[in-house]
Amino acid sequence: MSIQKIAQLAGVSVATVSRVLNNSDTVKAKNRDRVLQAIKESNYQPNLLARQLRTARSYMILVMVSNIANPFCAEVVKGIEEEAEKNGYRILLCNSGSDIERSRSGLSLLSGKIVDGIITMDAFSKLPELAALIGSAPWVQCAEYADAGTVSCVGINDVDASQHAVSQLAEGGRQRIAMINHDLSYKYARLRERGYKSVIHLKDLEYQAVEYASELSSRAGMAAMQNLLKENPPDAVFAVSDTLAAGALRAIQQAGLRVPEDIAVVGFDGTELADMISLTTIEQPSRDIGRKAVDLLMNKIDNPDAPTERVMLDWRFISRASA
Amino acid sequence: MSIQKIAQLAGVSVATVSRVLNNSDTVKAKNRDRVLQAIKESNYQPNLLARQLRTARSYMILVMVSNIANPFCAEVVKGIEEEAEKNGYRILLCNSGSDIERSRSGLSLLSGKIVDGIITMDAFSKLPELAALIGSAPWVQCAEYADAGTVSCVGINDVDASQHAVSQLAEGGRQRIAMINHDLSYKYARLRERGYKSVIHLKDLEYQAVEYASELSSRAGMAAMQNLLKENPPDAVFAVSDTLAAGALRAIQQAGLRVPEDIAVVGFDGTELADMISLTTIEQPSRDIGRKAVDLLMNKIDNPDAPTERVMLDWRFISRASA
DNA sequence: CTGAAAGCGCTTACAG
DNA sequence: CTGAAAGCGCTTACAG
Repeated sequence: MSIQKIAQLAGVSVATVSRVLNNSDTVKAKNRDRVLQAIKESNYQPNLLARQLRTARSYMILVMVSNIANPFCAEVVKGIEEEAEKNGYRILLCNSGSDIERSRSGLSLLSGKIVDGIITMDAFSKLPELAALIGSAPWVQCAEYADAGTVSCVGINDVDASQHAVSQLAEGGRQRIAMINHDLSYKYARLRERGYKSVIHLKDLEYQAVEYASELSSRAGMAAMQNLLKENPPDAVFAVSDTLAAGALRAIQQAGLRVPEDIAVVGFDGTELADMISLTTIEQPSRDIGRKAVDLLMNKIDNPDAPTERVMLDWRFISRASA
Repeated sequence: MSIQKIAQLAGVSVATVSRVLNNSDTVKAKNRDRVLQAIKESNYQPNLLARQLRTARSYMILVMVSNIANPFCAEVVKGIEEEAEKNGYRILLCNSGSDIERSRSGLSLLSGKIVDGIITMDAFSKLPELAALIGSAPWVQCAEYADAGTVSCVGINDVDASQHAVSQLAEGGRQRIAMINHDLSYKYARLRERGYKSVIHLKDLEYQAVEYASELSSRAGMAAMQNLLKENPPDAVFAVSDTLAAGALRAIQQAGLRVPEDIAVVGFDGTELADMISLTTIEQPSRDIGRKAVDLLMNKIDNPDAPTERVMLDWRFISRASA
């Protein structure tokens, strides 16, 4: 079923059908009605491929995340959806799983002109080849930073936030503070580790331990905590995500230790999960991060040589029972 | 940058470039090399819109979910991704949020020929207009059922599973068993409620209470539990999702009651979350559900008039500290 | 207000 | 083994 058939059915030219489809107001009421009638009768649906090929515009944006199962990520995505919708865009989600092949495949939607722009929550800094794939297409990094100066990004001040979290633990009398971090290919992971270490040095603490989780799941957090408990266990743990912290909590409990008496735990993100398990955490303005990312992207789409922006939003320390 | 430019650069016809792009083996090595060279030099990326328009094939499938933040959902999606990849397909995720407008917008990717087929985890049964949008395009319902006989689906036997869960509570001596259910527009919600009620009748219990959560979040589960606690509180709760159960747990704890002594709690799905919070639950074979859904869809894509299938997979009761 | 025609960037018989 | 040409289904100046 194509525009041609409709034109035939309605007894007009394809141009007229197209005009009706695009709400052009130059179509006579009579013709418009006949076209509308034909469309309804034949249950016609426009071919988006053809339209987008012709107009070079899709009003779709791609959102690449490494793990949709992460609640922080899901929250950011909600912010992105809201704002995108407000601007007449729809979003396509691509779950990369940090897999390079899958990322490449996702990016082809961009280079293949299926979407108008991309928002990434992935660590692309370590992957120049992927960044090259994006080329000069509209791109915004979200809750993660680009090393190169050409891509806009939005997030929080990770060094400050992690310094604050770790300071709170130290000031609460904790002497042996460990960190559960994510893969260092993420810039935010490097920044938060920097914040952690700076406090360890500042407070002149002797103990220092960083365990790396392979992914932001509770299971990975549990495994990391179990490693920390093996010998010379800490009396406090700072995890870079609430999901990791949830796993740590579980491991501590399984080891027969108490939270916060034996080990205090602080998470990161401020997700609903943290609330459910009474976890002290750093709250990120997730929705706002998503919304702002869309704003920056819209700007870039409408004005390709808009200057690169780096937006830092506010975070908040939330004290609960775990620390 | 188009195939034309490449042809020009390489000194061949566009047909030859296209052949190289599609790995046709009828191209002379010399020409192939020149084309490859030109592609590399100009950083050419094929326009997918044009290709898909021409071939009427995208090797992409759309996955519509109502809420990616639900961990069960995320797990099913992982299964879908795995299996799709194995078949040379990539997946596009669309988070409908159960919003009809957004669902419609997502479905236009199908009717607009951008994807070859669709897997839905949404409740479309109540929305014949959306089903109409899909028309006869390849479609599989996942972890949810279609009333109409024309669409394939894969899931578990929800009546059996919920009967089992509620029976366990009753046989453990619970007399006042409540249910926290999801929106009844979901068929699975209706089936699980049927299972719950059948046990209440079978065991001749007098108490019966069903609270409906607006969405599958912990927050909604908390609110539902708070309602149940207001007057005449239950001594056990069966929730149709682990996330809802997590919220119920939290509400019970905040009310100063103990789990399972005062109130036993059983969830549904068997997610990592349930493990983290020691929740008794019904485990669904999430990954397998996703994988099977893809298999059915592939079948439908390759063979449009393949018969409709309804696949039921096994579930498992997992006993933990909450009941 | 409307239609004929060009063109978006590909692929694929067809002819050589 | 290769190229010229048709065509996928749209939109949009252009002419009337």
